[in-house]
Amino acid sequence: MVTMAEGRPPGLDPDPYQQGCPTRHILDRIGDRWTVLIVGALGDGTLRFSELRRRVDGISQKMLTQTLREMERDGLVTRTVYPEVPPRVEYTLTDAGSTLRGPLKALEDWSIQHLPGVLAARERYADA
Amino acid sequence: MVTMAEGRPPGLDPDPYQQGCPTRHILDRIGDRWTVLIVGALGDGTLRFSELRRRVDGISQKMLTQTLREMERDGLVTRTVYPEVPPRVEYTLTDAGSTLRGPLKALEDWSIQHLPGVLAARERYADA
DNA sequence: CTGTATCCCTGTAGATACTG
DNA sequence: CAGTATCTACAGGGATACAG
Repeated sequence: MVTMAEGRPPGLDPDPYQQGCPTRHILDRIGDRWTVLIVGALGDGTLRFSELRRRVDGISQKMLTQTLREMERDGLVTRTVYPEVPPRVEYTLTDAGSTLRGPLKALEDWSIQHLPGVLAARERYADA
Repeated sequence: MVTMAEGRPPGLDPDPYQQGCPTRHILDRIGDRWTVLIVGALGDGTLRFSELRRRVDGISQKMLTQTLREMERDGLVTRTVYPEVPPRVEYTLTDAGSTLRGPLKALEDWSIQHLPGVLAARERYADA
């Protein structure tokens, strides 16, 4: 037997608790700050690049493009280019991408609802 | 009227879509790769440092310590030190931390269930 | 056992300038 | 309008060594 490959041997059940499991990368991507906001901004609708940029306040052009490309690559959004001048590009969540809306909205809601509690916890921690 | 402060003016409703809103930082933290796995590993139980380290395969001592500290600071976990020799330190989710279990488990499950679909999407993207 | 402290390298993200 | 291309700065995170 030759040298064992790094990480998880292939063919086993995916398990993000195991190093090298590809689900870890996916977890990284869907938990990403910009991905969470883009999924929430798109919702069940369609937005063009510039609209997304306005809704996700503070995102740079680079990060918006980059995140959308990765989401497209992973099958989370569809990208539709209208060959007009000036160009118009629209983004929509795929069916797979839509299944993320609930879970990610839950995170968003959590951060809003627990903001006071977290801030209070930090004060206590700082005092102690 | 003087120069406007950066980001969100205080006193408004928290909105992670607005730059500078503190909920963005919280969203970053709870979506963090290690936080997701630590919350899942703790579940409704208690684990000591070394046990956590084994369950979250591949996490470095530094990142485990650092992530646990931030979670403690934000009121997500309690840290209990038993003054024995050798020392024993146990971690448990707080009530607030427990409310994250559902949402984060949903992300974990999503990554497992959609792994084949994501990989397939990447192949299609590479071919095109 | 459970940390802390340090070095250092890589990736990430912002700013800026330019193009179809 | 919707990108691409570069440059740069900073933080994340691994490895290692040491301590209570």
